[in-house]
Amino acid sequence: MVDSQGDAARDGASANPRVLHVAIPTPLRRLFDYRPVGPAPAQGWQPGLRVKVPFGRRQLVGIVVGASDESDWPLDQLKPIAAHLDDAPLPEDWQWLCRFTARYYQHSLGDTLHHALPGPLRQGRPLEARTRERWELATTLDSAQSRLARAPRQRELIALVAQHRQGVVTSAITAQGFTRAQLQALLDKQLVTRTEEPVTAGEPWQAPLTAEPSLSLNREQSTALAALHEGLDRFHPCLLHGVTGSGKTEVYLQLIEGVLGHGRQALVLVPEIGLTPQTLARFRKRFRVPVVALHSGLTDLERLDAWEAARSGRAPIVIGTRSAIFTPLARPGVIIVDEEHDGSFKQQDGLRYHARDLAIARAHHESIPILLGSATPSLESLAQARSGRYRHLRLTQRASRHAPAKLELVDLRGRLRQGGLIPPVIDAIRQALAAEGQVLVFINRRGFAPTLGCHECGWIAECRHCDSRMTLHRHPPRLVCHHCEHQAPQPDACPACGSADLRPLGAGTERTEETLSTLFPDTPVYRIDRDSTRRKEAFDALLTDIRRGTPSLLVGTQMLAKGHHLPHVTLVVVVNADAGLYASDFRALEQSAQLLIQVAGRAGRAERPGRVLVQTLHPDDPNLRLLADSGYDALAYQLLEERRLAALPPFRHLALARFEAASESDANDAAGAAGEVMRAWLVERELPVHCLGPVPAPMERRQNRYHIQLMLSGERRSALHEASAWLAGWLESNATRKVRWSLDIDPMTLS
DNA sequence: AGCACGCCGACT
DNA sequence: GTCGGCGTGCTC
Repeated sequence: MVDSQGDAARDGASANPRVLHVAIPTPLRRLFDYRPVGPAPAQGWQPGLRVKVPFGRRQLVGIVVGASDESDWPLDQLKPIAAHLDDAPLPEDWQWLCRFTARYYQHSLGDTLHHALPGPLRQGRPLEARTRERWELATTLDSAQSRLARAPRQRELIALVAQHRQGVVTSAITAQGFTRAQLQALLDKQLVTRTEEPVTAGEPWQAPLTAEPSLSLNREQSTALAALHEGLDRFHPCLLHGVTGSGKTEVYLQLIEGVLGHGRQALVLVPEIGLTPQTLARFRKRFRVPVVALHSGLTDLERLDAWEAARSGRAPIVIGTRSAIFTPLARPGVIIVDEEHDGSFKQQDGLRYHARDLAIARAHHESIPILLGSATPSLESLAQARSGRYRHLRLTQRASRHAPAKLELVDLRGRLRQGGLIPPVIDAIRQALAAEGQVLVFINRRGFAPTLGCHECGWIAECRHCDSRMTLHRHPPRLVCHHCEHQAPQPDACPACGSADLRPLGAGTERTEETLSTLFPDTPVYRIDRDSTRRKEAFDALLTDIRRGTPSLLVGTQMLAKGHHLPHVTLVVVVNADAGLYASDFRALEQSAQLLIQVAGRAGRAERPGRVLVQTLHPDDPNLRLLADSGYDALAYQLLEERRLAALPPFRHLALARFEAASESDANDAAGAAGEVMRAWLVERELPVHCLGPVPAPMERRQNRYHIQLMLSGERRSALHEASAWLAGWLESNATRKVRWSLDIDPMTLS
C-alpha cells in the first residue's frame, strides 16, 4: 500500500506494546517503527506522544501515531527510542487535523505534525510543568494612580489589574496590548505584587463577557445572527456574503459573544495582511476576556503561550493567520474565516494547504458552525452556497447612507499618460483634493516602471535567470527581477545597439508617486508598498499620518487596498485594470475582480460619497463592463458558468504535479515519464481522472531552473485523491535526485 | 530533507 | 599529495 502512514493510528494504545509506530519530521511519506524502552509514560503508549528517537545519525523529535506488537521490519532490528517527552498525548483534535491534512494534501505525516507544532514543542521542550505569573494590586487604586500622573499607559494598566480582585495573569495583560516592561515598572514602584503558580487547565470564563455594548444590528444582520445562533451545536457552514461596509465584523463579534456565553471558544482566521492592530483592537475593546493573536511577529515562546492558552481553554478567542488553523482548542465553539476568498489562506510551498478548506473539514469533524465572510466570495464558496450546502447569508445594506461607489471605466486608448494617469483623471484628483478629500491611487506594481526599453532597437531589460523582465527602481536606481531578486545596475546605453535612448516603460508606484509630487507639490504623497514599508514602524507611522485626514495622495499596491480603514478617501483611482483580464491563469479574472471591488470599497466610507475611476485599455471588455455595471455577484455567477463549461473548479477538482530541474530536458523527461505511468495506471484502474501534460509552466525558467507540470483533474474528489496518492508514491520511489517535484492539491494558480 | 560515502578536478 | 565538487543511497 502506498499511503500507509495513517494506518497504524488505528492500532491505538496498548498496555505493553513491542512496537511504536512513529511519524518523523522528514519528507518521506511513511512511518518508522521503534522499540519502546525505559519507563512507560504515565498514561501508557498512546498516539500523540512525542518521543526522541535516533534516525540515521541524528536524534529527532517524532510523534507516536500507534503502538502494536507487529512491524514490517524485523523486530530485532528496531532501534529503541531515546526517551519519551510527554506523559499525556498532544490534543486529539489537533492530531486528527494533522492526519487529515497529511492525507488530503499527500504530505508526509511527520512533516505535517512538525509544521503544526509551535517551535519549542518541535524541539522537544516539555509542555507540562510550566508556571505563570499572577499580578495583584498592592495598594489602593487611587493612591497608585496619583503616583502615575505622568505615565498614562501604566495608569491604564493598574486600572486593569485593579479590576481583578484575584489578580490577573501576564498573558491576559499582554493580550490587552500592555508590555512586560510596563508591568515591571509597576512592580519596581511596589504598586503591584507578583506571584508564580503552576499552569492548570483553564476554567470557563465568567460573565460579563463584553467590555463595551454591542452595536445595534440592522434587519439583515439580525437575520444572519439569528440563523447562526440556531446552529451553534452542529456542523453548520455559512457564507456571510456582505458588501463592504455592511457590518460583517459586528456579526462576528455578536456571534462570538453567543459562543462564549455557552462556555466555548472561537477561532478567527484572517488574511496575512488583515491582522492589523486595528482589527485586534476592535476585538479587545469589545471583549473583557483575553484575545490571543497569532501572527508572524511573535517569538517562539509567545507562540507557545498562545498555543497553550488555546489548548487549555484559557483563551476564549484566538485570532490568527493561515497557520492558526492548527491551534488546538479545548472547547471549540465556532470557526470564522474572514475574507475567505483571500489567496493568503493557501500556503504556496512545502505543505500546500488551504486554511479555509481545512477550517471546513475541522468544523465538520468537531460538529461546530463555521462562518466564511467576504464581500467578494470565492467561486468555490459561492457555488456551495448556491447549491444549498452552505447557508447563504447576505448583507446588502451599508451602514453609511451612501450607496457603494460605482466603478467608472476610463478609456486609456490614445491618451497621453503622465505617471500612468491621463488628464481627466488628474483633473478628478485635483477636484477631490480641493474638496478636502484624500485620494487613493492603486497600482499593483512596485518599483518605478515595469521595465526599461530601448527606443531605438526595441531591446528590453530581461532577467538573466528568469523568463521575465526586470523592473526599474529609482531609489536606489537599479534593475530588479521581482521573481528572483536578481539585481543589475541601470545601463546608460542600450546593451544591444548602444543607443542612449533608454526609456522606462509603463508606471509603477515610484513613478506615479514622483509624478503626483510634481503635479501636486503642496499635497503630501504617501507611497505604500513592500519597499516603502519594509520596517513595520514606518508603515504604522504612515498610517497614523494618513488617518489625520488632511488632504493627501496615497499611492500603493494591494497592501493599501486590503484590511486598512481609510475613512477620509473620497476618490479611488485604479491605474490599470487590465492585468487580470486576459491572463492565462483561470483564476486571474476572479482574483482581479475581487481586488478591484476591495480597492473600490476604500472610497467614501465616512459621511461622504466616493468615486472610483478605473483606467483600462479595454473599456468594452464584457467582463469588466459586467463588473462595473452590475457588480461582483453578477460577474461571479457568469464566471461560474464559464468554469462549468470549461470543466474547471469548482466543477472539477485539480491536482498539479510540478517538476523543476536545472536542465530543461531533465525536467521534461521526468514529467513525461510520470505522465506516461500515470495515464497507464488510470486506464488500468478505469478511474475517471484526466492527466494533462507535460506542459511548461507559464514562466518556464525561474532562477535558472526549468518548471514543467502535469495536471490531474477529476469530477470526483475520491478518484482524484486515489490517483494523486498513487502518483506521489510512484514519484517518491522513482524520481531522480536532480529533478525536484511537488504535488499541489487544489492549486490556486497554474504557474 | 539531512547526512554520509565516493569518486574526479585545481590547489597549498 | 589533499580539499572539495555534487551524484547516489539510506534513514525503523
